[in-house]
Amino acid sequence: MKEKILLIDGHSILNRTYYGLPDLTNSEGLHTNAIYGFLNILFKMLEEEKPDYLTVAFDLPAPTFRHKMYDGYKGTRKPMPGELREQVPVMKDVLEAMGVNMVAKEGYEADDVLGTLARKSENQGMDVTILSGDRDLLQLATEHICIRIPKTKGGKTAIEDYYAKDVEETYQLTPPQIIELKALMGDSADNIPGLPGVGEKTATKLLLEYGTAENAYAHVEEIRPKKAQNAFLEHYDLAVLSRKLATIHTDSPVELDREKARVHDFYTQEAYEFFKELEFKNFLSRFQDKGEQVKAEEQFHRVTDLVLAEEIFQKAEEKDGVGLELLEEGDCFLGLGLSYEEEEKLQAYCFLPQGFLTRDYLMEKADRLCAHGRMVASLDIKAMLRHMDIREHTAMFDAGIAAYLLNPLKSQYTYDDIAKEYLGEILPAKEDLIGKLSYGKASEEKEEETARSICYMAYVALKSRKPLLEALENTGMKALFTDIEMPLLFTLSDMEKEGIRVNGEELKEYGEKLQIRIEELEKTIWEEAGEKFNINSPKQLGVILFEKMGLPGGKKTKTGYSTAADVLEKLAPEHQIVADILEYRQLAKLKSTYADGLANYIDEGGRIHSTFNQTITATGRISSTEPNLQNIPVRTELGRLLRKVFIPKEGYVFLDADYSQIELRVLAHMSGDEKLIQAYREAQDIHRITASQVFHVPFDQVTPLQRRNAKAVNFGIVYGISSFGLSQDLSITRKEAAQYIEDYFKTYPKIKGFLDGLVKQAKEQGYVTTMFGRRRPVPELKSSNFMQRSFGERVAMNSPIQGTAADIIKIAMNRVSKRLRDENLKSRLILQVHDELLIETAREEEARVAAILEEEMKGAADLSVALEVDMHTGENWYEAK
DNA sequence: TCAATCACG
DNA sequence: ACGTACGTGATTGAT
Repeated sequence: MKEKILLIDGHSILNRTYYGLPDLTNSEGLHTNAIYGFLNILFKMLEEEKPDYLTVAFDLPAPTFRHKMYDGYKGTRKPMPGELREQVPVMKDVLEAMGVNMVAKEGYEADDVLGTLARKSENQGMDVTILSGDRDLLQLATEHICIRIPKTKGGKTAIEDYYAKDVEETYQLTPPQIIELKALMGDSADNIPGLPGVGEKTATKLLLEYGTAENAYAHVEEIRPKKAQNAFLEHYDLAVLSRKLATIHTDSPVELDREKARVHDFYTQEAYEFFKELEFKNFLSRFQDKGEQVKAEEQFHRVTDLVLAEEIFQKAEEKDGVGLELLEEGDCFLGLGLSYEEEEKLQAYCFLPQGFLTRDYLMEKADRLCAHGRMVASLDIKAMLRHMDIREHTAMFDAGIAAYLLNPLKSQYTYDDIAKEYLGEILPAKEDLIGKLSYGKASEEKEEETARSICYMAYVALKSRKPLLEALENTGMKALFTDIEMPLLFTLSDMEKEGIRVNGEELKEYGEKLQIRIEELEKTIWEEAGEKFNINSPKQLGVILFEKMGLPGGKKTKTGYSTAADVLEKLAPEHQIVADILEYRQLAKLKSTYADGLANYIDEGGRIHSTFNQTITATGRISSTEPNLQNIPVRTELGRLLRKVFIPKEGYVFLDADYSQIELRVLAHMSGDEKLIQAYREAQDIHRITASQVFHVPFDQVTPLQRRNAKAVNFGIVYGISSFGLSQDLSITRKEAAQYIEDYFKTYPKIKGFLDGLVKQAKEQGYVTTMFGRRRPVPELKSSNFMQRSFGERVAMNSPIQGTAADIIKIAMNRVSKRLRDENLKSRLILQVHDELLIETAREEEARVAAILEEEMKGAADLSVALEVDMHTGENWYEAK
């Protein structure tokens, strides 16, 4: 059996994978996509080729003989983007840790090293495979030397193989003639000149005729086309030079160290540590007995037997604490994960409904486990509550919420993320186990992997509890977690389950009315434009408005013209079409997102159940999805009419209460500015009193414009003021805006100090906090980018204000919800819109609920400025607002 | 899957 | 000099 060697062109493969793969970074911000791709190909090649020897060749930064030969030579000195450059030394360290043989020779390129090792190995009777992204290496191909070139197409890597015969088939040239080809046509990447005006086509034609560049020159008189002949006559020296530069040296001073190059077990402990560091999770499964995931999985059990299940649940009920996960999709219950400590080890069990283990059986067991104040840890209790009804929640622990509080900037709080962050364990993620399948599909097609995934969830939920609680304690967020967020989860769950009643027929009629007008407008717009086009396409619209119709407007977005409302509004006087488009847009939005969109969510009971997300926003607000009920139109009358379709059930009315300028009041309190606090004590209309004080006019002589300006400044302050932003909003100059801000700060002297203090604090400790201890990290402040840093400053100013307001209304929600239940009232909290609560109120309870609502909202926080609440009742949401 | 747009606080 | 207001989610067209 012939021995086989695999030779890899290190830099070339890194280059390929860097440009071929999407950006990838680990938590420390180190770019890893090239390394990841390299290893992927390496592992694939090792499996495919099963070589006896392996060596990776790298270039060195030092100049090579080619540089000495020709000043302009680029070769190894091609500029490399920083994100790739930083990966090179790490790549070498990883290979070192794996025990992979690496070779580099000063004065030579990796190509020369590869060429030399390839020839020598071939002479010793080996089969040789060279892996490179560089076609120059094709000159080395023989019967025993195969050049393999990976090509990335749409995320998939196909590999092209070239033995000598394949080179001839593809290029009509022998491998040695590849050198001649380069001598004639040159190589712009390496800055090898070649012959001017001679490209691949001409060069190939000449080589087919004359064999070599030298022979062609010998017959220079016959050469056609004329252009090529002249190139030969005038620049043959360039071809000679290029030939030298293009020739890979196969006699460089390098030797193959067979012992070092011999293929062995590359999955070393050191490599494991590296992979963990780089967060290459799906490579970790290649390591046997070297990592936590193997350790963890030893205690994973898939349970299919009823007797065994009984035993396990029995044991679980004897425990003080368990981890519990329900796997669900939509309204369908798919499985149950359970974990608890047994014999000093964390055991995890997975139950999928089958045979005697019915859905009902498993759900009943889950219910029992959640009773009697047993500590139950889960990654997402609210999701679990969709299938259960639990009231005694004092002992429950939601790992997802804990992780969110500790870092609200993450996009997800999956078990593998939490394990990495708080347990220091790298575990295979859901995607690593079941790919892109949904759990619903996977529980049928990939039972084994689904079971593992469920076990991991239950395992992490329970095991991470201690470190998460400790972290919450250390960051001063324990009370926020225990007293606000954990109870809120139950409040939100109740709201989701209640839902809100919608008059489907009226909604349909509303949509139909819109449709009529939309079609009218569509016709008019097409007539005005002189052609049919898709008005919903900003791209097409831009072409019509700015090119065909010649309306003034420059480029504003990355992709072309901006057709956003603020741009069009300025253009409206130019042409009727602009106003029509604006109206069309408004109606189209109402139709698609609201009329049609909401109709899809009405259930059999005539109600819509939104999901309130507790772990999404950076500031502590909640968000609403599927559908979003926090952005139902209100600012325009036509949109506002939509609120008439939101109605209370029979015998009930809506009671709607919203905080009056809660963020400004929070600002007044947190800053401690006496003048602003005093202003709130004196007057109802804060924008008016601001105008009066800032512009030095008597309160009752404030003009509407002055009030409007003051209002904008108030908003600006809350958003993290900048003169530019304010000037945009008010359509005034930056200078004027800056003057307003200066006047404002002069009027309320402590505000500036407070805001500056927030930025300072954020810079020093990396985060800002709300009144209730909620944190928001502000990593942008460390950026070297001015824009990013400015953003960080605004965030540092805004988050404590927005976040504190969010804390306050959360407290109010919990209290209102609790009192409605405790006092055996039928009325229920059904919506929250950041500073507004909507209660579906039994008619006979109206006065009582109004009193509760007012009391709990006003009393949610003790500020130096009273919290004011505006309250309305109505037969629908339109009326109650 | 992303960018643009627009609905809300 | 840089080029912006803070926080969200859904729909659409284009890639």
